[in-house]
Amino acid sequence: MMKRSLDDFFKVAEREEKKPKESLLAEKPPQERKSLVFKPETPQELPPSYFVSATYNGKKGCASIKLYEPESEKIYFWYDTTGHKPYCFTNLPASELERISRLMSHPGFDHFESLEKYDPLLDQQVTITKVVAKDPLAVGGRPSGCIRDIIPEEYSKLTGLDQPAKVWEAAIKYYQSYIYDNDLAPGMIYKIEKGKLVPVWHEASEDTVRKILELFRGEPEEFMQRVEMWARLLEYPAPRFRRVALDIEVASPIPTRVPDPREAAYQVICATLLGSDGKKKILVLKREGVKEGVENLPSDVTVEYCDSEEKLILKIFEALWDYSFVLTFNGDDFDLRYLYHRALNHLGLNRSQIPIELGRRVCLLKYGIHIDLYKFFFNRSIQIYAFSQKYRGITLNEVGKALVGLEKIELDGPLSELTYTELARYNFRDAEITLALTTFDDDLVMKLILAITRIARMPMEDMSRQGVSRWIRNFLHHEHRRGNMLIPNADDILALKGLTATKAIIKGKKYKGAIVVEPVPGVHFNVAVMDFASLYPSIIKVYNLGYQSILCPHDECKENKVPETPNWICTKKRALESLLIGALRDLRVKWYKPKSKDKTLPNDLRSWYNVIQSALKVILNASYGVFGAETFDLYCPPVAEATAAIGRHVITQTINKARELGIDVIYGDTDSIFLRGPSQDQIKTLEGWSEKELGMELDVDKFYRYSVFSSRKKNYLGIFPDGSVDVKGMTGKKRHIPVFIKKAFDQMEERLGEVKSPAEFEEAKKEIRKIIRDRYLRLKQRRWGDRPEELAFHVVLGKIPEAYTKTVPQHVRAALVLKDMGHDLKAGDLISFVKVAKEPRVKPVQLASNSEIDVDKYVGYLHSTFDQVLDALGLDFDEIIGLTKLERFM
DNA sequence: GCGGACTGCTTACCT
DNA sequence: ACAGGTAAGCAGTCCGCG
Repeated sequence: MMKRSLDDFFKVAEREEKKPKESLLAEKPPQERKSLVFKPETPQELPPSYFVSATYNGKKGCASIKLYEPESEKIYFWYDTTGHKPYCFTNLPASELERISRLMSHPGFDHFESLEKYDPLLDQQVTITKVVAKDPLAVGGRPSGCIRDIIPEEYSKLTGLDQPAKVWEAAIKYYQSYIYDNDLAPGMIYKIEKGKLVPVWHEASEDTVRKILELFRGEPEEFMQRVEMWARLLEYPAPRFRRVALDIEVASPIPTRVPDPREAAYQVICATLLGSDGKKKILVLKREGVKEGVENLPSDVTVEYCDSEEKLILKIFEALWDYSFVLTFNGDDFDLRYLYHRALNHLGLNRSQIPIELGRRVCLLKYGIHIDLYKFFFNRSIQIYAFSQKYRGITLNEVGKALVGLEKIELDGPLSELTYTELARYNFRDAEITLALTTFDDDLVMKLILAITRIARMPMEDMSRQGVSRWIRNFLHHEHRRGNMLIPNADDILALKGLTATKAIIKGKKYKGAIVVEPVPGVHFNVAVMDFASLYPSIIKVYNLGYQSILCPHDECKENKVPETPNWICTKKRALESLLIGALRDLRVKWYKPKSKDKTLPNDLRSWYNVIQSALKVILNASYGVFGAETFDLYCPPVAEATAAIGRHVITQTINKARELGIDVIYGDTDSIFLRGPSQDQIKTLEGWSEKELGMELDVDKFYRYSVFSSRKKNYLGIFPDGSVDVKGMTGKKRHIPVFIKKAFDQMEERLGEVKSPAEFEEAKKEIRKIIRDRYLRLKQRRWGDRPEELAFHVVLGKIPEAYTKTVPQHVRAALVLKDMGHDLKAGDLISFVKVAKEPRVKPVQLASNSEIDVDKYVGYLHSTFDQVLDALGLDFDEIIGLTKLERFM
């Protein structure tokens, strides 16, 4: 279990006192030392405040909650007053459990309670025993001797039975259990009244919630309840977040290597604190031989020289004790970790003076909330669905460039040799980008974190660091507890529901996925693209999919088969996932998506609705995939398989229906169909049919003036009525392709955008020939610039170079050359290389010269890149460049 | 010893 | 630590070839 917050802090502080080693402070009188210990403010009364985080406090032995009060913009603490305790469940009755002496004598054991719960796998009430403990680590989390291990181990010894005792819900983090049991909603508003935590009612959002419920009239009661719950969570507005961005620089003797934060062997020489409140401070360590004076900084920036590193670090710590939210880019693994070890091991600071809570993989704060933006932007779902792949590599430079248009400052030499001006500017820019990443688009990122925090029922720190499967798991866990349902163990689900029945097309995959329709090659005018709004979530809703309902225990459901599989779906009881994912889907489609585009709404409300709809999009897009992911706690492959199978069924029927209506279907992929020149009538008929026969919303998503298809799947151009071009899957648009080739492709794209009718094609074709011929000639005549930069391929290293054991691809060969030169290469690094004539045929671009370039390789690439389009236009690459050859002779 | 057919690995992309 | 399907290029292997 993750080490967290105040709990550890106090334990550590106590240990510290017994150990006289820490020189500076150990000599001070005890009361003075005591005053250094952080005292959280725990008021008896607190105005409405945002619940931002929860943890277990070991010293007090209870849950502890951080509340952000938006007026003072400060964090306050609240400790549980309800006496809630950690626990797990077992199928053994108390009378049997009492026979287990190791359990009864366990220092963390408290007591038993017998109770009834609904077992969703058996679809019946069961009587189980709640084993209550004194602290969470007694239940589980230690390597040995936990209650959750003792019960099955000792019971089999006792009885000699093969069938061991069962234990449930023993791996849920205590503070999550606390949140679920008390129906708390992180990210929402609470106040403290006479020492009690009380949720705050918000009239304005209640009005809206009523309005939303109107939209769903006719849905079953249990569905309405979920809609109401989500709507209430999502309507509540966000506060301003008082925050500071922190970035530090360390004097490392080896410029290509990042210093080890655990050793923290070198001085911290610079730090920037950039606050949302206008604080702009650069702390610079005075060093011998560096000339003082900082120029060319904005006038509102304060530069403070520190004559010792300790003073500099204490200045940083002051801010960390002060700000409610602290932003870093990779602070978990570098900035905060480095500061912690540096302060402790090299500057002799006491742990109680350090505002950082060190975990194995994270660094949290004793006072505020640390958000590591590296972790947040690294999240694949966030990257793809919230920011539509605008950034590629997860570096501050790339994310900053893509989202806020700010780049890192390029350095001429090693950090330690810079002037104060250069160092300060460099460091300041990093902090600027970090802060800007949370302020752009009206605080979009902070609001997105808040919205997902609410849906996922987890602390902001956890939400921003963990993947979408954890978010989904947590809201499902919350629902189980609310409904007095036993949360099943992953192996029980798997044992009961089994693996999959279909065969995947791709080797190594678990089951068959979606259908891709063979495209009709050529140029097609007037193409309507229709798709199902959130196909998979709709299927999960409409077909009642979930681990409970697939292969349910009732005989009478066995006829309700999933197409192409032997599996059936329950007809008697609604699965939780179906309700929850269904409600989220409907809320997005029927309320948040339209509202996010509603120009009659005030800007701030519309922008909030836009945040909500993208938060929902991120979660919905993953909601089917998690069932097929082994790491998901409710992993249930037949559910994923059924979703895909029904998806194939739905799209196939729709295509059949379209053809029946006399519409040409020229392409389709998973949830979309491309229709050539359909009439309004035909579209309306198809939409109506889908609604009535499939219970699914099929809409026109986009319309192309014309589209260009080769025979390749997932590969086409669509020209919109305004002349802009949708390019899908084309090599000419892929990130790794040389700019030199991309430019020709862009020219062609632009020319195609000007074509309005079939008649205009001939002229365009002529010019496209010219574009290609031109590029070809420039290659052959070696005219591409002073340096081969534009010819570079850019390929990401999937793992460290040494890990390529099966084959050594070209980018890895190039990477190995760089490594020999002392470059530090990691997974995720982008390798830029060109193709050269001599073995090993590739060279890092920075080492290559024009004369070595293998021109014919590039002609080959030009060829294959354009073939994807030329096929459809009835053009031929060889003929295009062949003509040129003749012309050169004439 | 060499070239072509083949498989498998890898990356980038689509839904 | 969401899924499967597709395109493309290349590495490595096998096989035939007097």
